[in-house]
This record gives sequence, C-alpha cells and structure tokens, in this order.
Amino acid sequence: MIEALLLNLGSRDVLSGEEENLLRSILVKDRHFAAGEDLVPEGSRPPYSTLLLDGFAARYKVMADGSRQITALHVAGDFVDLHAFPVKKMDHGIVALSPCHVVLADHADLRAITERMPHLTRLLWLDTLVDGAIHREWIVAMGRRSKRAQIAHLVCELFMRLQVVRRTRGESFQFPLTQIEMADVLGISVVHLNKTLQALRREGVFTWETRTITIVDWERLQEIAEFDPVYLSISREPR
Amino acid sequence: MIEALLLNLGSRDVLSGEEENLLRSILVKDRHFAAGEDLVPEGSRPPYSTLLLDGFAARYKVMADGSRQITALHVAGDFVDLHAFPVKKMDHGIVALSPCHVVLADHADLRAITERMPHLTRLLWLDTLVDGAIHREWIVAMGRRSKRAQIAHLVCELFMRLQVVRRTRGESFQFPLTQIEMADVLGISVVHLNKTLQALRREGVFTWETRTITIVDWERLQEIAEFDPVYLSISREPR
DNA sequence: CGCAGTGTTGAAGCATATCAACTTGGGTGG
DNA sequence: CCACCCAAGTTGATATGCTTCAACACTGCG
Repeated sequence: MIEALLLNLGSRDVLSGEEENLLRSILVKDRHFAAGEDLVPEGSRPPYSTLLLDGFAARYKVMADGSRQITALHVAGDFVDLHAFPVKKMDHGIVALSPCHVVLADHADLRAITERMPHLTRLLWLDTLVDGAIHREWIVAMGRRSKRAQIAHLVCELFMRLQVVRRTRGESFQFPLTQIEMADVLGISVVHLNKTLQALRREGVFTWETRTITIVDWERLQEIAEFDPVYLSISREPR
Repeated sequence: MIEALLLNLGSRDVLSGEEENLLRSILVKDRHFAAGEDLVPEGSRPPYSTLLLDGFAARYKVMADGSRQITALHVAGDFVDLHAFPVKKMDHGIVALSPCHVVLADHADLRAITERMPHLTRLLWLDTLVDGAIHREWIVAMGRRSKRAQIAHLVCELFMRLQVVRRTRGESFQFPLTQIEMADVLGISVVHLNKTLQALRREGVFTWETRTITIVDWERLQEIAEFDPVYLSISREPR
C-alpha cells in the first residue's frame, strides 16, 4: 500500500527491511476524500500525519479578500503534513485537488520512531526538508523568473517528482488541476495563465489536455525553466 | 555564547540542562565573516552546520541573467544551514549581509544527537520546519499580497523573530540591509521598493533610517500585512 | 578631495490584472 | 435522449502596478 512512500524515501537512502516493516505497521488507517474536501483544516491540531497514496493535494492559505495562494502541491508518496508532528498546530489548510486516498500515522508512533530509529528519523526529517527546498525554489520562481519560466519550472519539478514514485508514463503524467487552481499555485491571474500556457503550447514545449500534461521538448523546457534538480535531493546516499 | 539559540529553541519547548550543556559542548569553533562573504557556498557539502550568533545572513540563488533572489533571512540564534545535515549538498548559497559571528556544529555531533537525544532531535527538526513555515508565508506574500503588504509583513515577521532572541529595543531593531538586498528579498525592483517604502513612511507606519527600523504604528502595520504569527510556532509546549 | 556604493526622482514602456463576454463540454434532470 | 446548466476555458479591451532607464544627490571612506 505505501509503496510510493518507500520509493520516495528509498530514492534518497537505502531503507532497511526493519524500517520498511515499521512504516507499514504504523500506516494502516486509510481514508478517502473527494476533490475539494480538506484533508487537514487550518488551525487544527491533528494527532496523526497524512500520507498521500493517490491523488493530488495542496497546502494553501486564504487572504482576507478571498484570494487564495497554494504553497505546496503534493502527489502520491508525499507525507502532506508530517511537519505537523513537531509543529503541532496547522498554520495552513490542506485540500484535495482530486479524489485522494490517504493513510494515517499516529504522532505517538512517529514519536516512537524518533526514540528508537535514528536513521529513519533522519529520513523523515529529510522528507520535510525537501518540502522546504521546493518552497525556496518556488520563491525564486515567483520573484525572479518570468511567468513563462515559472510555469516551465513547475512542469519540470512535477515530472521529476512523479518519476520517483512511478507515476509518469513516457513523457506524460496525470495532472488533474483546473487552470484556476494552477493560477493559485503560481500566484497569477487565470487569464494570464491561460494566455501564457497557449504560448508554450504553440511553441511546442508541452501540452496540457484532458487532465494530462505531455512534455514535447524536454531540453527546451529545462532551458526555459533554468531547471536544476539538485534541490530535490534525488540521490541515494548515507543520511 | 549560544544564548540566542537557547532562546530560540526555548521559546518552543523547555530545554533540559543536559540538552543545553550538550549544545554548548558541540558549538565551540567560532568564526567571523565580513559583509558580502559567503558563509556557505552553493553546491558545497559542509561537514558542519552554522549557528549565527550575531549579524544578518541570507540564503540566495542567482539566475542566469545575474539577478538574485534571497529565499531566507537569518538573524542571531538561527541555525542557517542545519538542513545541510540531512540534505548533505547545498542547493543555494548563504551570504553575510553584515559582519557575522558564527559557531559551527560538526555533523558527526548532530548525528550523535539523533542517536541519543530524541527530544532535542525533535526540537532541531522543528527549527528547520519553522524555516519552512516562513518560506510558505513568503510565497503567500509574493503571490497574493500587494508589495506594500509584503513589505509590512516582512517587518512584522522580523520584529517578532528578533524579539524572541532579545534583539529589539522598544519598537526598534537593527536592520543592516541595503535597499538593493531588500529588493532581492521581496522579488521586486529597487526603484519600486524605494517608492513603496516612502509611502509607508509618509503614512506613519514605520521608519527605516541609519540601519534601524522603528515601528510607529504596530496595529496598522499588522493590519496592512494581515499578519498572524502562528506560523512562527512561538509557544512553549511539549514537542 | 574624490570616488563608489547607495538612495532618490521622473519618464516611458511592458507585464500582468481586471472586467466582461462568449464558447465548450460533461453531467443531470425532465 | 434531449435540453439545459454550470463550471471551466478562451478571448479582447482597458487599466495599472511594476520595471527599466537615466540622471542626480548623498554619504562614508580611502
């Protein structure tokens, strides 16, 4: 069931059989959410953390005027609120952007991992640090890249992350967001997103149809995005 | 020497005497950097992590066209590259924005903490998670706040963070950045920053002169920023 | 004293937002 | 099974926030 998580952690260091078994043993309670439902509400203090097995989810904050900013996108294998374990109180909400299948880990069990499994603890810590690295990359994209490059960068990132958990097929992957949601990810208006997407499509960089993104020219896409995947820490080494 | 770190960690949970002593014992090698020097270069694999004792530092990335985006600001008491311990390879540089006094912690010693001091491990983990929460808040500010509100939000954040480590005096704090650096933090041009700052000054919200920011109207500043400090996790509770 | 980095100002242009209308397509109830 | 409906996508027109460029003032320092 939790194969995607094992692929994720396993892409950064070798997991022992004991570690794998322990993770399997604490990740048992599963749940389903419909698109639009909150997996975790802002301000809550969940006693468990949520591993996404299938679907797309997003962390977000809503402003006083009703506008929304999505601060992270999550896919299969992502521990969407692992940070809630040390942090305790959610400072943002997490919403399902498609039907989501999740499984829960009690914070008591995570605590036990920190008491007895130092290596696994470091890998879970690393998992939250990669989230942070992605946040930084988004900040760079929002602050200093053109919107066109920002979009290209996001596509590169999603492709690499989905590849780790085997959710790509050739040069394509499922991408169930609406343009409205995508605009909330990028921090731009839907209209401008729509026009920029069309330009990229016309140029033959990538297409996005029927909830599927297909990369047409990977070289060119990376070039436009100035994409360098180091920040994703996809490299198996002792941690 | 490391009082600022103890204030930082101690603002989130109670530190035992044993934990304090251990931290003191591993943080011994100190160094000084001049403004403009790199504390940690991009692409490096430092065998230690750097605690900032005094001064301002920034994490940054440089784009192909030479423009720069600062992704984090660090002040006294911040472990500027604690994340390098599990991550290993730096995906960004860290530069001193003022003369900086730092002290180093060997990764071997940090590893020992994860093996024997689970509670302290969780507090260090939390420290890196607060960095992540700040990143998210910056993403929100860049994407969905006016530049004016973004600036106000940053001032609120810095004031609260500096208060934790006792680096405020009344409604003022030292802020040694140039407007050029500040613009790289916000992801805007210097010219526009300059004009927006003047508007805020004219309105009597805050002033920024001779490397010192003074908040004139804290209520109004928070209002403009829509500032809510939960994300900083400044609350002592069992972690 | 003079230079270099910083701060300030005004003018002009561009990127992006906003507003409004229209199209398209999938889902649903009559 | 068709008709309609609503959400999503698309388009064009207009408005504006922000950038860029260029010039000048200020200040600290060698």
